[in-house]
Amino acid sequence: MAELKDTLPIYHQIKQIIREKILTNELKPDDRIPSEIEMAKLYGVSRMTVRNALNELVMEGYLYRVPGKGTFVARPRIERSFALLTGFMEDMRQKGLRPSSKLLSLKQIIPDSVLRKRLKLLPNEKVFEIVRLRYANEEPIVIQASYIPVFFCPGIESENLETSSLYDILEAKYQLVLDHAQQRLEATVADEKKAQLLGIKIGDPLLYIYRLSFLANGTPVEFVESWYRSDRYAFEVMLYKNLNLR
Amino acid sequence: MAELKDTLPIYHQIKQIIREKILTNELKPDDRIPSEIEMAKLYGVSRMTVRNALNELVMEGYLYRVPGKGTFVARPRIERSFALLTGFMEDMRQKGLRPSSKLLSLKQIIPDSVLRKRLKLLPNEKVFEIVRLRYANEEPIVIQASYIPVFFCPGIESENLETSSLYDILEAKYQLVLDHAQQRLEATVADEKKAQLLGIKIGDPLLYIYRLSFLANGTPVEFVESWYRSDRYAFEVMLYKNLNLR
DNA sequence: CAGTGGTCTAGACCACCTA
DNA sequence: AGGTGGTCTAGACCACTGC
Repeated sequence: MAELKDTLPIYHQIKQIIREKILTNELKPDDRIPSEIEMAKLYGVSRMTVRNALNELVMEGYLYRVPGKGTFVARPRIERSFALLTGFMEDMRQKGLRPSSKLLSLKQIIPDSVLRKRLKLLPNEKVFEIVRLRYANEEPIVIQASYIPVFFCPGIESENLETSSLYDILEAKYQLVLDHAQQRLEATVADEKKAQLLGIKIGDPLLYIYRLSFLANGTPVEFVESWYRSDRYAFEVMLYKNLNLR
Repeated sequence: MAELKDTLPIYHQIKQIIREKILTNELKPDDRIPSEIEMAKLYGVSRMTVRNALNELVMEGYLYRVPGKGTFVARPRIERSFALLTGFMEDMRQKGLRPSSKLLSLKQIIPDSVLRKRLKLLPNEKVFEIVRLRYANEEPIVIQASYIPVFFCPGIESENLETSSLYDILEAKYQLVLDHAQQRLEATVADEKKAQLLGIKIGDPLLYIYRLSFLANGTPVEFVESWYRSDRYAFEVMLYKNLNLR
């Protein structure tokens, strides 16, 4: 029977002992740990106390149980892939495609009340509207309309928005580093104009995605709407039941 | 003493009862629920059984405890910063809607090669096909087709898939706790059958979402396809440039 | 068959809170 | 002082696993 200090709850000490062995790799993924009854004897406690410790370790993603077999060390989940905040250029490169763009329009506009509210603008502040048709391997994939307050990026008209990533320009020229974004995905169908631009038929499905992007301090910087050809693009995301990152 | 059916574990039934009261707003945020001893008497079970139920509800964010005072209903999460792995029932609850379901079909089928590969099945293994029409506040929202290998959940035909969450059944009856899932989102349009079921017009846009869900050890358990009315549902996700959490 | 985790009992003592 | 949740005991029966 091992010795336990009496300062902390027993189940907590048992938790620590097991976690320590996992973190130091003394216990490796898919190793079976001693049964609950064995551990109860080992530490001189009741089985429920051991179970209490194991319950929490299972909850925290260190262990998993298989009824009738035993309790095992879970595989570390370092490779958690969340959807990351990237622009179209980076997005396509990661998929191994060649991105390119055609600038359809770039002008200053007076935002409507919805956009003004989203970007937290004063009544007289203008925004740039940047509309681009974007290609992957020379095939049109998405129509994108970006809206950025003029005071964030004065003179952006002189940048080449067909060859450069907008996010690269914001970062390099204006020191605006986007940190996070809230994004929504809906389905819609192509009208005549969008169908023509994307080379599809009217009524074909489009994945309509819009996002509001923020700086690290929570300042909204960019609102962007995208209409993706659904036959050439799908949005992928990993979902997790808990966010117990190890 | 209230009556409890003997099909599911007692603690799980208690869980459901309390959760139901929270869902229907019979119990409101910061309401105190009866003490553990009171509930043990009420249901004629031991205090540890009640505690087991409460533990899980605390873990799932429905309740919080204050030592010396009692157990209280938690406030709904203000904002889920990530998209979490949840079923339809939980998803709707978080949006403050009343979920319900209609079972359209439940049968064993021989999976095609694509599905067999996704679920890592042997050539002769069968899967359950569960097709449901699901409602929020009595309005049809989504058609869902779930595929689960038969050996994971034998006898699931006898479960009530209209009132119970599939994920709850997998967890309570089969000890299958889904841990993560890979999900894809596309846009499509409604055909005649889907339009009729969802009460929309042929050609209306649908958000087509499919996911493969895994246990913590990486075993694929469920493949599910969903066709959401795009006028009633949008998928939201937070994107981060880096994953420097904390 | 013995061993495992899943569930459950009927108690117990403690620290803490409220009155 | 009486009630609450936090911890713990020493048993029990079950379904399932592997041999």
